[in-house]
Amino acid sequence: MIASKQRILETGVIMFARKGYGSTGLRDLAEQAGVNLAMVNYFFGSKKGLLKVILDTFLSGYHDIAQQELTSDGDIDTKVRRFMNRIIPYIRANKDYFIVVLTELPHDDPEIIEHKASWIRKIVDLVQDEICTPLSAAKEQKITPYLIGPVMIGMIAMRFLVEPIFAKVKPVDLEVDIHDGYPDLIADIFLYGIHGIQSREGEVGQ
Amino acid sequence: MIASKQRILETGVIMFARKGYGSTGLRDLAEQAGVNLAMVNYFFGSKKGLLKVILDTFLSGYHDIAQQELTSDGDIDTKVRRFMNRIIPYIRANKDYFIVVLTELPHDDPEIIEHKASWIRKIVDLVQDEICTPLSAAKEQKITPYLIGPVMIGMIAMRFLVEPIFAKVKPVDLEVDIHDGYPDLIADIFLYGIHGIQSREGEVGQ
DNA sequence: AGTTTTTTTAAACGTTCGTTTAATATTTGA
DNA sequence: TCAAATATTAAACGAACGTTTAAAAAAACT
Repeated sequence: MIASKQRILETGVIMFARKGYGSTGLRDLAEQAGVNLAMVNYFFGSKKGLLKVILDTFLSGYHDIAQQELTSDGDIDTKVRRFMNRIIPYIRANKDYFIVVLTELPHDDPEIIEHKASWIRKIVDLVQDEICTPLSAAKEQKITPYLIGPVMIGMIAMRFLVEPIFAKVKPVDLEVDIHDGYPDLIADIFLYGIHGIQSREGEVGQ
Repeated sequence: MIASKQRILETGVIMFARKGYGSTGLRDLAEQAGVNLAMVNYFFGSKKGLLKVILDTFLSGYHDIAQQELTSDGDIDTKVRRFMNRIIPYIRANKDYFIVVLTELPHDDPEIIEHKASWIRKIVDLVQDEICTPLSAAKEQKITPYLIGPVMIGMIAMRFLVEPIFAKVKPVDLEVDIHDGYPDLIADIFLYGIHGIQSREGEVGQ
Protein backbone atom coordinates (compact mmCIF):
# COMPACT_ATOMS: atom_id res chain seq x y z
CA MET A 1 0.00 0.00 0.00
CA ILE A 2 1.12 3.56 -0.72
CA ALA A 3 2.92 5.05 2.26
CA SER A 4 0.52 7.99 2.57
CA LYS A 5 -2.54 5.78 2.45
CA GLN A 6 -1.02 3.49 5.08
CA ARG A 7 -0.22 6.46 7.30
CA ILE A 8 -3.78 7.78 7.03
CA LEU A 9 -5.18 4.37 7.96
CA GLU A 10 -2.91 3.95 10.96
CA THR A 11 -3.53 7.47 12.20
CA GLY A 12 -7.26 7.05 11.67
CA VAL A 13 -7.34 3.95 13.85
CA ILE A 14 -5.42 5.70 16.61
CA MET A 15 -7.48 8.89 16.55
CA PHE A 16 -10.87 7.20 16.19
CA ALA A 17 -9.98 5.02 19.17
CA ARG A 18 -8.81 7.93 21.34
CA LYS A 19 -11.30 10.64 20.38
CA GLY A 20 -14.14 8.76 18.75
CA TYR A 21 -15.09 8.79 15.07
CA GLY A 22 -17.44 11.77 15.25
CA SER A 23 -15.09 13.90 17.33
CA THR A 24 -12.11 13.38 15.03
CA GLY A 25 -11.57 16.11 12.45
CA LEU A 26 -10.05 15.33 9.06
CA ARG A 27 -7.69 18.30 9.21
CA ASP A 28 -6.43 17.10 12.58
CA LEU A 29 -6.07 13.57 11.23
CA ALA A 30 -4.24 14.64 8.10
CA GLU A 31 -1.82 16.78 10.07
CA GLN A 32 -1.08 13.91 12.50
CA ALA A 33 -0.52 11.60 9.55
CA GLY A 34 1.69 14.15 7.83
CA VAL A 35 -0.34 14.26 4.65
CA ASN A 36 -2.47 16.80 2.85
CA LEU A 37 -6.13 17.09 3.86
CA ALA A 38 -7.37 16.09 0.42
CA MET A 39 -5.54 12.76 0.55
CA VAL A 40 -8.12 11.24 2.88
CA ASN A 41 -10.90 11.66 0.34
CA TYR A 42 -8.54 10.77 -2.49
CA PHE A 43 -7.67 7.37 -1.02
CA PHE A 44 -10.78 6.50 0.96
CA GLY A 45 -13.51 8.47 -0.78
CA SER A 46 -14.86 9.93 2.41
CA LYS A 47 -14.42 9.95 6.17
CA LYS A 48 -17.01 7.19 6.37
CA GLY A 49 -15.05 5.24 3.77
CA LEU A 50 -12.02 5.30 6.04
CA LEU A 51 -14.13 3.97 8.90
CA LYS A 52 -15.46 1.16 6.70
CA VAL A 53 -11.93 0.05 5.82
CA ILE A 54 -11.00 0.04 9.51
CA LEU A 55 -14.03 -2.07 10.43
CA ASP A 56 -13.49 -4.46 7.53
CA THR A 57 -9.80 -4.88 8.27
CA PHE A 58 -10.33 -5.90 11.87
CA LEU A 59 -13.50 -7.94 11.43
CA SER A 60 -12.16 -9.94 8.49
CA GLY A 61 -9.11 -10.86 10.57
CA TYR A 62 -11.35 -11.77 13.47
CA HIS A 63 -13.54 -13.93 11.26
CA ASP A 64 -10.54 -15.68 9.72
CA ILE A 65 -9.31 -16.73 13.14
CA ALA A 66 -12.73 -17.90 14.25
CA GLN A 67 -13.11 -19.84 11.02
CA GLN A 68 -9.72 -21.53 11.34
CA GLU A 69 -9.83 -22.39 15.03
CA LEU A 70 -13.49 -23.31 15.42
CA THR A 71 -14.05 -25.40 12.30
CA SER A 72 -10.96 -27.62 12.46
CA ASP A 73 -10.78 -30.88 14.41
CA GLY A 74 -11.34 -31.27 18.11
CA ASP A 75 -14.04 -31.18 20.74
CA ILE A 76 -15.54 -27.99 22.07
CA ASP A 77 -12.95 -27.52 24.79
CA THR A 78 -10.14 -27.85 22.30
CA LYS A 79 -11.77 -25.44 19.88
CA VAL A 80 -12.50 -22.82 22.52
CA ARG A 81 -9.02 -23.04 23.95
CA ARG A 82 -7.46 -22.83 20.50
CA PHE A 83 -9.66 -19.88 19.59
CA MET A 84 -8.85 -17.96 22.78
CA ASN A 85 -5.14 -18.54 22.31
CA ARG A 86 -5.26 -16.89 18.91
CA ILE A 87 -7.95 -14.24 19.30
CA ILE A 88 -6.62 -12.65 22.48
CA PRO A 89 -3.15 -11.98 21.04
CA TYR A 90 -4.87 -10.71 17.88
CA ILE A 91 -6.99 -8.23 19.81
CA ARG A 92 -4.05 -7.30 21.98
CA ALA A 93 -1.96 -6.56 18.91
CA ASN A 94 -4.76 -4.46 17.44
CA LYS A 95 -6.17 -2.74 20.52
CA ASP A 96 -7.09 0.48 18.75
CA TYR A 97 -8.79 -1.33 15.89
CA PHE A 98 -10.77 -3.24 18.48
CA ILE A 99 -11.81 -0.10 20.36
CA VAL A 100 -13.00 1.53 17.14
CA VAL A 101 -15.02 -1.55 16.20
CA LEU A 102 -16.64 -1.90 19.63
CA THR A 103 -17.43 1.77 20.09
CA GLU A 104 -18.93 2.03 16.60
CA LEU A 105 -20.79 -1.27 16.87
CA PRO A 106 -24.03 0.06 18.43
CA HIS A 107 -24.37 3.08 16.16
CA ASP A 108 -27.01 2.98 13.48
CA ASP A 109 -25.53 4.77 10.51
CA PRO A 110 -27.27 2.98 7.63
CA GLU A 111 -24.20 3.22 5.39
CA ILE A 112 -21.95 1.23 7.70
CA ILE A 113 -24.44 -0.92 9.57
CA GLU A 114 -24.50 -3.37 6.67
CA HIS A 115 -20.75 -3.76 6.81
CA LYS A 116 -20.94 -4.69 10.46
CA ALA A 117 -24.01 -6.87 10.12
CA SER A 118 -22.55 -9.04 7.36
CA TRP A 119 -19.48 -9.86 9.46
CA ILE A 120 -21.44 -10.41 12.65
CA ARG A 121 -23.76 -12.73 10.78
CA LYS A 122 -20.88 -14.93 9.69
CA ILE A 123 -19.34 -15.02 13.15
CA VAL A 124 -22.69 -15.81 14.80
CA ASP A 125 -23.16 -18.69 12.38
CA LEU A 126 -19.73 -20.07 13.25
CA VAL A 127 -20.44 -19.96 16.99
CA GLN A 128 -23.83 -21.53 16.34
CA ASP A 129 -22.50 -24.42 14.28
CA GLU A 130 -19.29 -25.15 16.14
CA ILE A 131 -20.21 -24.48 19.77
CA CYS A 132 -23.92 -24.12 20.40
CA THR A 133 -25.18 -27.01 18.29
CA PRO A 134 -22.69 -29.56 19.70
CA LEU A 135 -23.42 -28.30 23.21
CA SER A 136 -27.15 -28.56 22.72
CA ALA A 137 -26.79 -32.01 21.21
CA ALA A 138 -25.07 -33.28 24.32
CA LYS A 139 -27.73 -31.82 26.60
CA GLU A 140 -31.18 -30.42 26.16
CA GLN A 141 -31.53 -27.30 23.99
CA LYS A 142 -31.15 -24.07 25.86
CA ILE A 143 -28.07 -22.22 24.64
CA THR A 144 -28.17 -19.99 21.56
CA PRO A 145 -25.23 -18.17 19.93
CA TYR A 146 -26.96 -14.90 20.72
CA LEU A 147 -26.72 -15.81 24.39
CA ILE A 148 -23.35 -17.54 24.57
CA GLY A 149 -21.57 -15.44 21.92
CA PRO A 150 -21.66 -12.12 23.73
CA VAL A 151 -20.76 -13.85 27.01
CA MET A 152 -17.67 -15.40 25.46
CA ILE A 153 -16.56 -12.29 23.62
CA GLY A 154 -17.40 -10.12 26.61
CA MET A 155 -15.09 -12.07 28.89
CA ILE A 156 -12.26 -11.35 26.47
CA ALA A 157 -13.22 -7.96 25.20
CA MET A 158 -14.19 -5.80 28.14
CA ARG A 159 -10.62 -5.73 29.37
CA PHE A 160 -9.46 -3.88 26.27
CA LEU A 161 -12.36 -1.47 26.39
CA VAL A 162 -11.70 -0.42 29.99
CA GLU A 163 -7.92 -0.58 29.69
CA PRO A 164 -7.49 3.10 28.75
CA ILE A 165 -9.45 4.19 31.82
CA PHE A 166 -7.79 1.57 34.03
CA ALA A 167 -4.48 3.09 33.03
CA LYS A 168 -5.61 6.28 34.74
CA VAL A 169 -6.81 4.37 37.81
CA LYS A 170 -4.33 1.59 38.42
CA PRO A 171 -0.96 2.62 39.78
CA VAL A 172 1.08 -0.16 38.18
CA ASP A 173 1.41 -1.73 34.77
CA LEU A 174 -1.67 -3.49 33.42
CA GLU A 175 0.21 -5.72 31.02
CA VAL A 176 1.38 -7.97 33.85
CA ASP A 177 -2.17 -9.28 34.20
CA ILE A 178 -1.96 -10.65 30.67
CA HIS A 179 0.70 -13.27 31.10
CA ASP A 180 1.43 -16.25 28.87
CA GLY A 181 -1.34 -18.33 30.39
CA TYR A 182 -4.00 -15.63 30.13
CA PRO A 183 -5.90 -17.04 27.13
CA ASP A 184 -5.99 -20.47 28.78
CA LEU A 185 -7.19 -18.88 32.01
CA ILE A 186 -10.09 -17.17 30.23
CA ALA A 187 -10.85 -20.35 28.31
CA ASP A 188 -10.92 -22.31 31.58
CA ILE A 189 -13.30 -19.88 33.26
CA PHE A 190 -15.58 -20.05 30.25
CA LEU A 191 -15.45 -23.83 29.91
CA TYR A 192 -15.83 -24.54 33.62
CA GLY A 193 -18.79 -22.16 33.53
CA ILE A 194 -20.48 -23.67 30.50
CA HIS A 195 -19.93 -27.26 31.59
CA GLY A 196 -21.05 -26.31 35.08
CA ILE A 197 -24.46 -25.07 34.06
CA GLN A 198 -24.86 -28.01 31.68
CA SER A 199 -24.14 -30.75 34.22
CA ARG A 200 -25.97 -29.55 37.30
CA GLU A 201 -29.51 -29.85 38.40
CA GLY A 202 -29.02 -28.15 41.77
CA GLU A 203 -27.22 -24.94 42.63
CA VAL A 204 -23.60 -23.96 42.76
CA GLY A 205 -22.02 -22.74 45.99
CA GLN A 206 -23.44 -22.26 49.46
CA MET B 1 -36.58 18.37 37.29
CA ILE B 2 -37.91 20.92 34.77
CA ALA B 3 -39.71 19.20 31.93
CA SER B 4 -37.49 20.74 29.23
CA LYS B 5 -34.32 19.76 31.04
CA GLN B 6 -35.62 16.23 31.50
CA ARG B 7 -36.51 15.99 27.83
CA ILE B 8 -33.06 17.17 26.76
CA LEU B 9 -31.45 14.56 29.00
CA GLU B 10 -33.62 11.72 27.73
CA THR B 11 -33.16 12.73 24.10
CA GLY B 12 -29.43 13.15 24.63
CA VAL B 13 -29.13 9.60 25.95
CA ILE B 14 -31.05 8.18 23.00
CA MET B 15 -29.18 10.14 20.34
CA PHE B 16 -25.71 9.68 21.83
CA ALA B 17 -26.41 5.94 21.98
CA ARG B 18 -27.66 5.72 18.40
CA LYS B 19 -25.37 8.17 16.60
CA GLY B 20 -22.47 8.62 19.00
CA TYR B 21 -21.61 11.70 21.03
CA GLY B 22 -19.44 13.36 18.41
CA SER B 23 -21.83 12.73 15.55
CA THR B 24 -24.85 14.16 17.36
CA GLY B 25 -25.60 17.80 16.60
CA LEU B 26 -27.16 20.08 19.20
CA ARG B 27 -29.69 21.48 16.74
CA ASP B 28 -30.80 17.98 15.87
CA LEU B 29 -30.99 17.08 19.55
CA ALA B 30 -32.97 20.19 20.49
CA GLU B 31 -35.45 19.62 17.70
CA GLN B 32 -35.96 15.98 18.71
CA ALA B 33 -36.48 17.07 22.29
CA GLY B 34 -38.87 19.82 21.23
CA VAL B 35 -36.93 22.61 22.88
CA ASN B 36 -34.97 25.63 21.74
CA LEU B 37 -31.32 25.15 20.82
CA ALA B 38 -30.12 27.49 23.53
CA MET B 39 -31.75 25.42 26.27
CA VAL B 40 -29.04 22.77 26.12
CA ASN B 41 -26.35 25.24 27.10
CA TYR B 42 -28.72 26.94 29.51
CA PHE B 43 -29.38 23.78 31.52
CA PHE B 44 -26.17 21.83 31.02
CA GLY B 45 -23.61 24.53 30.30
CA SER B 46 -22.25 22.77 27.24
CA LYS B 47 -22.59 19.66 25.12
CA LYS B 48 -19.86 18.10 27.19
CA GLY B 49 -21.76 19.04 30.34
CA LEU B 50 -24.73 17.03 29.11
CA LEU B 51 -22.47 14.04 28.53
CA LYS B 52 -21.05 14.36 32.04
CA VAL B 53 -24.54 14.26 33.55
CA ILE B 54 -25.37 11.16 31.51
CA LEU B 55 -22.20 9.39 32.64
CA ASP B 56 -22.68 10.42 36.27
CA THR B 57 -26.33 9.37 36.31
CA PHE B 58 -25.65 5.85 35.11
CA LEU B 59 -22.39 5.23 36.94
CA SER B 60 -23.71 6.47 40.28
CA GLY B 61 -26.65 4.08 39.97
CA TYR B 62 -24.28 1.30 39.03
CA HIS B 63 -22.04 2.02 41.98
CA ASP B 64 -24.99 2.15 44.40
CA ILE B 65 -26.07 -1.33 43.36
CA ALA B 66 -22.56 -2.73 43.60
CA GLN B 67 -22.17 -1.11 47.01
CA GLN B 68 -25.46 -2.50 48.32
CA GLU B 69 -25.20 -6.02 46.94
CA LEU B 70 -21.49 -6.66 47.37
CA THR B 71 -20.91 -5.24 50.88
CA SER B 72 -23.87 -6.79 52.69
CA ASP B 73 -23.83 -10.24 54.29
CA GLY B 74 -23.16 -13.48 52.50
CA ASP B 75 -20.38 -15.47 50.88
CA ILE B 76 -19.00 -14.68 47.46
CA ASP B 77 -21.54 -16.80 45.61
CA THR B 78 -24.41 -15.07 47.36
CA LYS B 79 -22.97 -11.64 46.67
CA VAL B 80 -22.30 -12.30 43.01
CA ARG B 81 -25.74 -13.81 42.49
CA ARG B 82 -27.41 -10.90 44.30
CA PHE B 83 -25.38 -8.39 42.31
CA MET B 84 -26.20 -9.98 38.97
CA ASN B 85 -29.88 -10.11 39.80
CA ARG B 86 -29.94 -6.38 40.34
CA ILE B 87 -27.39 -5.06 37.86
CA ILE B 88 -28.71 -6.88 34.80
CA PRO B 89 -32.26 -5.49 35.14
CA TYR B 90 -30.69 -2.09 35.84
CA ILE B 91 -28.65 -2.18 32.64
CA ARG B 92 -31.58 -3.59 30.73
CA ALA B 93 -33.81 -0.75 31.91
CA ASN B 94 -31.14 1.77 30.92
CA LYS B 95 -29.74 0.27 27.74
CA ASP B 96 -29.05 3.58 26.05
CA TYR B 97 -27.32 5.02 29.11
CA PHE B 98 -25.19 1.91 29.16
CA ILE B 99 -24.27 2.18 25.49
CA VAL B 100 -23.26 5.81 25.92
CA VAL B 101 -21.10 4.96 28.93
CA LEU B 102 -19.37 2.03 27.25
CA THR B 103 -18.76 3.75 23.94
CA GLU B 104 -17.37 6.85 25.65
CA LEU B 105 -15.31 4.87 28.15
CA PRO B 106 -12.13 4.50 26.10
CA HIS B 107 -12.01 8.09 24.87
CA ASP B 108 -9.44 10.38 26.37
CA ASP B 109 -11.10 13.77 26.62
CA PRO B 110 -9.34 15.22 29.67
CA GLU B 111 -12.48 17.03 30.82
CA ILE B 112 -14.56 13.90 31.23
CA ILE B 113 -11.90 11.30 31.88
CA GLU B 114 -11.79 12.30 35.54
CA HIS B 115 -15.51 11.77 35.89
CA LYS B 116 -15.18 8.24 34.58
CA ALA B 117 -11.99 7.47 36.49
CA SER B 118 -13.40 8.46 39.89
CA TRP B 119 -16.37 6.10 39.48
CA ILE B 120 -14.29 3.26 38.07
CA ARG B 121 -11.90 3.64 40.98
CA LYS B 122 -14.70 3.15 43.49
CA ILE B 123 -16.14 0.15 41.66
CA VAL B 124 -12.72 -1.48 41.29
CA ASP B 125 -12.16 -1.06 45.02
CA LEU B 126 -15.48 -2.75 45.76
CA VAL B 127 -14.68 -5.73 43.55
CA GLN B 128 -11.23 -5.90 45.11
CA ASP B 129 -12.46 -5.88 48.71
CA GLU B 130 -15.57 -8.00 48.33
CA ILE B 131 -14.59 -10.56 45.73
CA CYS B 132 -10.89 -10.69 44.97
CA THR B 133 -9.54 -10.51 48.50
CA PRO B 134 -11.85 -13.23 49.88
CA LEU B 135 -11.09 -15.39 46.84
CA SER B 136 -7.37 -14.93 47.23
CA ALA B 137 -7.59 -15.65 50.96
CA ALA B 138 -9.14 -19.03 50.29
CA LYS B 139 -6.51 -19.91 47.73
CA GLU B 140 -3.14 -18.57 46.73
CA GLN B 141 -3.02 -15.00 45.36
CA LYS B 142 -3.53 -14.78 41.66
CA ILE B 143 -6.74 -12.90 40.89
CA THR B 144 -6.85 -9.09 40.78
CA PRO B 145 -9.92 -6.90 40.27
CA TYR B 146 -8.35 -5.62 37.08
CA LEU B 147 -8.42 -9.16 35.78
CA ILE B 148 -11.70 -10.46 37.18
CA GLY B 149 -13.66 -7.20 37.00
CA PRO B 150 -13.69 -6.83 33.23
CA VAL B 151 -14.40 -10.56 32.84
CA MET B 152 -17.47 -10.31 35.07
CA ILE B 153 -18.78 -7.09 33.56
CA GLY B 154 -17.97 -8.31 30.08
CA MET B 155 -20.11 -11.40 30.47
CA ILE B 156 -23.04 -9.14 31.31
CA ALA B 157 -22.28 -6.14 29.19
CA MET B 158 -21.36 -7.31 25.73
CA ARG B 159 -24.92 -8.49 25.07
CA PHE B 160 -26.25 -4.96 25.33
CA LEU B 161 -23.46 -3.53 23.20
CA VAL B 162 -24.08 -5.95 20.33
CA GLU B 163 -27.85 -6.01 20.72
CA PRO B 164 -28.50 -3.18 18.22
CA ILE B 165 -26.51 -5.00 15.55
CA PHE B 166 -27.98 -8.38 16.52
CA ALA B 167 -31.39 -6.87 15.92
CA LYS B 168 -30.38 -6.44 12.27
CA VAL B 169 -28.98 -9.97 12.10
CA LYS B 170 -31.30 -12.18 14.10
CA PRO B 171 -34.70 -12.93 12.58
CA VAL B 172 -36.63 -13.29 15.83
CA ASP B 173 -36.96 -11.35 19.06
CA LEU B 174 -33.84 -11.09 21.19
CA GLU B 175 -35.64 -10.43 24.45
CA VAL B 176 -36.62 -14.09 24.75
CA ASP B 177 -33.01 -14.93 25.54
CA ILE B 178 -33.25 -12.80 28.66
CA HIS B 179 -35.75 -14.75 30.68
CA ASP B 180 -36.37 -14.60 34.41
CA GLY B 181 -33.46 -16.87 35.19
CA TYR B 182 -30.97 -15.00 33.03
CA PRO B 183 -29.08 -13.21 35.83
CA ASP B 184 -28.75 -16.51 37.72
CA LEU B 185 -27.53 -18.21 34.56
CA ILE B 186 -24.80 -15.63 34.06
CA ALA B 187 -23.94 -15.80 37.75
CA ASP B 188 -23.65 -19.57 37.52
CA ILE B 189 -21.37 -19.49 34.50
CA PHE B 190 -19.17 -16.97 36.27
CA LEU B 191 -19.11 -18.82 39.59
CA TYR B 192 -18.58 -22.27 38.08
CA GLY B 193 -15.76 -20.71 36.08
CA ILE B 194 -14.08 -18.95 38.99
CA HIS B 195 -14.40 -21.90 41.35
CA GLY B 196 -13.24 -24.19 38.57
CA ILE B 197 -9.92 -22.47 38.04
CA GLN B 198 -9.46 -22.12 41.79
CA SER B 199 -9.95 -25.77 42.64
CA ARG B 200 -8.12 -27.58 39.85
CA GLU B 201 -4.57 -28.53 39.36
CA GLY B 202 -5.13 -30.37 36.08
CA GLU B 203 -7.06 -29.38 33.00
CA VAL B 204 -10.74 -29.05 32.26
CA GLY B 205 -12.44 -31.01 29.53
CA GLN B 206 -11.24 -33.53 26.96
C1' DA C 1 12.61 11.19 -24.33
C1' DG C 2 8.03 12.16 -24.14
C1' DT C 3 3.40 10.76 -22.54
C1' DT C 4 0.23 9.06 -19.40
C1' DT C 5 -1.09 7.99 -14.96
C1' DT C 6 -0.83 8.65 -10.19
C1' DT C 7 0.06 11.34 -6.20
C1' DT C 8 0.21 15.73 -3.80
C1' DT C 9 -0.84 20.44 -3.09
C1' DA C 10 -3.25 24.91 -1.84
C1' DA C 11 -7.46 27.07 -1.93
C1' DA C 12 -12.08 27.51 -1.76
C1' DC C 13 -16.83 25.52 -1.56
C1' DG C 14 -21.18 25.68 1.20
C1' DT C 15 -22.75 23.72 5.50
C1' DT C 16 -22.99 22.74 10.09
C1' DC C 17 -20.95 23.16 14.44
C1' DG C 18 -21.17 24.68 19.68
C1' DT C 19 -21.83 28.82 21.93
C1' DT C 20 -23.38 33.47 23.17
C1' DT C 21 -26.29 37.46 23.31
C1' DA C 22 -30.13 40.30 24.25
C1' DA C 23 -34.86 40.54 24.28
C1' DT C 24 -39.25 38.37 25.60
C1' DA C 25 -42.26 35.33 28.12
C1' DT C 26 -43.33 32.85 32.13
C1' DT C 27 -43.21 31.64 36.83
C1' DT C 28 -42.21 32.59 41.54
C1' DG C 29 -42.48 34.82 45.93
C1' DA C 30 -43.50 38.75 48.96
C1' DT D 1 -50.22 43.00 42.46
C1' DC D 2 -45.80 44.03 41.47
C1' DA D 3 -40.88 43.04 41.54
C1' DA D 4 -37.41 39.31 41.05
C1' DA D 5 -36.01 35.16 39.33
C1' DT D 6 -36.33 31.75 35.98
C1' DA D 7 -37.34 29.89 31.48
C1' DT D 8 -37.64 30.43 26.50
C1' DT D 9 -36.91 32.53 22.16
C1' DA D 10 -34.78 34.12 17.64
C1' DA D 11 -30.68 35.61 15.82
C1' DA D 12 -26.09 35.91 15.19
C1' DC D 13 -21.08 34.80 16.30
C1' DG D 14 -16.69 32.87 14.56
C1' DA D 15 -14.76 28.45 13.95
C1' DA D 16 -14.47 24.01 12.22
C1' DC D 17 -16.54 20.67 9.41
C1' DG D 18 -16.32 17.23 5.12
C1' DT D 19 -15.78 17.74 0.44
C1' DT D 20 -14.40 19.40 -4.18
C1' DT D 21 -11.63 21.61 -7.60
C1' DA D 22 -7.89 22.65 -10.58
C1' DA D 23 -3.18 22.98 -10.98
C1' DA D 24 1.46 21.16 -9.94
C1' DA D 25 4.67 17.58 -8.83
C1' DA D 26 6.18 12.84 -9.03
C1' DA D 27 6.12 8.25 -10.81
C1' DA D 28 5.31 4.91 -14.19
C1' DC D 29 5.30 3.47 -18.69
C1' DT D 30 6.43 3.27 -23.88
